[in-house]
Amino acid sequence: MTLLRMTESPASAARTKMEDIARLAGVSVSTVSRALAGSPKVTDDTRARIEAAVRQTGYVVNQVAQGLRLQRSRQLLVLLPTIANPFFGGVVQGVDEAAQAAGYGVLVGSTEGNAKREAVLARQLHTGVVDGLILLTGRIPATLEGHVARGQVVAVSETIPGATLPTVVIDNEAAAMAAVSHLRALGHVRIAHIAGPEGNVLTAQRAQGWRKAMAGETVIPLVFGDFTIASGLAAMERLLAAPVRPTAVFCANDEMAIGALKAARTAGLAVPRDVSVVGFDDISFAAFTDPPLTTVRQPRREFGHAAVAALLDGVVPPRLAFELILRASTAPPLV
Amino acid sequence: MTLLRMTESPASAARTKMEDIARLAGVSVSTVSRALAGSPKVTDDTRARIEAAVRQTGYVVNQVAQGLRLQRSRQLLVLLPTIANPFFGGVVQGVDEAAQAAGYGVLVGSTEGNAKREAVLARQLHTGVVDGLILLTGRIPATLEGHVARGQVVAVSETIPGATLPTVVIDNEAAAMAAVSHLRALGHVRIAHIAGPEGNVLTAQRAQGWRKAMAGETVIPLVFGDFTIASGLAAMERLLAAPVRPTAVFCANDEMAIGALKAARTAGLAVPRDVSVVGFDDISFAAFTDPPLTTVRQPRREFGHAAVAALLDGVVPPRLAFELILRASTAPPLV
DNA sequence: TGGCGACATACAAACGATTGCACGGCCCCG
DNA sequence: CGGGGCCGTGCAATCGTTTGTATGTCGCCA
Repeated sequence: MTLLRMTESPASAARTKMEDIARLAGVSVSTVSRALAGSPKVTDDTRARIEAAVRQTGYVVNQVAQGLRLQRSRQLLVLLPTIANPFFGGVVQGVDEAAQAAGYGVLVGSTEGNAKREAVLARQLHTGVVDGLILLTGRIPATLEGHVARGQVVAVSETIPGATLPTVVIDNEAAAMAAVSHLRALGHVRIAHIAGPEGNVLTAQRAQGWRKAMAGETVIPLVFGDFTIASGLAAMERLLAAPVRPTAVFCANDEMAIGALKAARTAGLAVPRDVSVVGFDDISFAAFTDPPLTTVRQPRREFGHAAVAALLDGVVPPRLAFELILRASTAPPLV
Repeated sequence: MTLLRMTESPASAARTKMEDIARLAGVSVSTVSRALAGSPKVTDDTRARIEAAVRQTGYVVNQVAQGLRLQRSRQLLVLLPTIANPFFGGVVQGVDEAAQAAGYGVLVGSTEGNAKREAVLARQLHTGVVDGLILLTGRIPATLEGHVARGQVVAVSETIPGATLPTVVIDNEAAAMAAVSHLRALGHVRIAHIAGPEGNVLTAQRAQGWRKAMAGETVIPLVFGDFTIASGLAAMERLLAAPVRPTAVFCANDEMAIGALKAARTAGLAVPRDVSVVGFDDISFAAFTDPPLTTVRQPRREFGHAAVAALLDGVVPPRLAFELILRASTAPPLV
């Protein structure tokens, strides 16, 4: 991948530039620039000639040159652990919508949990390629302080410990409490928790909500997963292998819950008769599992919208509302 | 969203530029540029001083200025119908990997099936923001001819009718035939097909494969979906409402298959006992449905890799291999 | 010792836009 | 009829790089 065919190609067929428009309209480039920018100093007549030339040639301004001059690229970068996850996909969709509306483009970088790749990608901010950074990673590269101060960075879905920057989140602890309280209200007492990876802030917050909601009960030790289906399956197997089984399981995301459903099925247990399962996120697949998954909905589109608003308009993001979605994967325990 | 807070901020804190490095190292900017580019004309001594200055300041080149000068942005744009679909997510992941390796960034544009947005996004090619375009949309904006000729556009997953450009695909017809042949080998005769949206090339190719594999049998009319879970569910309901029911259903993607599973369940049918279901794509969720889904795997990561190779190295993409994944959603029909 | 080549570095133009300032023409008023 | 504004436009500098060409320095050999 060292030699680039595209660069070998015969000096890219000259794109039309402002100069061409100027010549066609019989004016100078400055006038063209002003006309295109909608300056009131341009005569209607002149403007008409310029617009005609633009239409005729299909001219569009060179954003790179414009970016250099204006020190602004009109691009936003979304950094996420992995794009192959419907939850992140939804957030990106929201970002995309809001960005488009504001005339911004969206770059996506998948870090695959690799801090080095994170740093490399974040560097795009330095290099002038992007104006703003949206972090879904729960971490922040060290080199970003200055940009944070300038309001060019916002965290989404996960708060970043130790960093003080605009953050778009729900109250994860409260959401977890709501989920677990629902199980307790159904009569469950032995409620296990399949958590995210250790050391993660989301993991801690949701586990904390679970613990709080379990107040007054002896809690089963939580088991860690890593937000993948496979890890949820493995975690559930461990839980079911214990001498005394939980009657309900609260999972820190839907994919792990889907894994848990599978493990229960494999163990010959019926959900929710033998064990109730609750997820988190309400990804699109959650409504179509067997049984359909009770889960906590995070407003992922709105996450994206709020993130863009924070970056572009400086509105400090309110804490967004979650919603407990009751489906058929939860029921009272067998007596 | 009209006024941008970021632009209001006090003239962005001066980023270090090449000039600063030059001053620190006591040389001219041209020497710095050459040193950074690895030119052999720079003394080891000079190079060392420059590198020290770079390390000291944390300097990184301004890619916008560089892009303007070199007429190359080192960015690729992926255009897809919707990012909230694990299949596309996988392809993007592959693109991302290969692009990163080649020092390229990846932009993602979600068109939501909107041709106008498609055109707007594709315009990024004109504006110099991106060097290449990866189309997952099955369509190509009209304004792109020149770029296609220059090898700056590649289609992935779907061939684009009427356009002659590098295309990364599997043999969809053959893949569909493989899936349906599997069902026939199990003894199925009434095999229905839940297709993609009408007018789509993929839809046509997979439907054609189904028809060919059904040669010699009277075929049940296909029903159209739109690649969403909900549409698969609705389509399956229609199929099950018919006077004579199919014993097997081949779905044009996994999400529709998941919808079909749900519909079967709701109708009180057991899969695969009463009806077999086959999907297409092998998204991660397919292995965890109940029952696990028999499906055709498309190598989505490799799709991404091949697309990047086609753009950057001009390698003409070979037709990639698919694989029939046998799981538990298919079985012989009841006799 | 003088001249030539080789080699390292500096100068300046270019990439395509934006924008402060200068300029020229016109109108209006005294 | 002359001068002062005002208004539309053009000139030229600028954004941060890259790169062809000029320049300077040094060593070497005759």
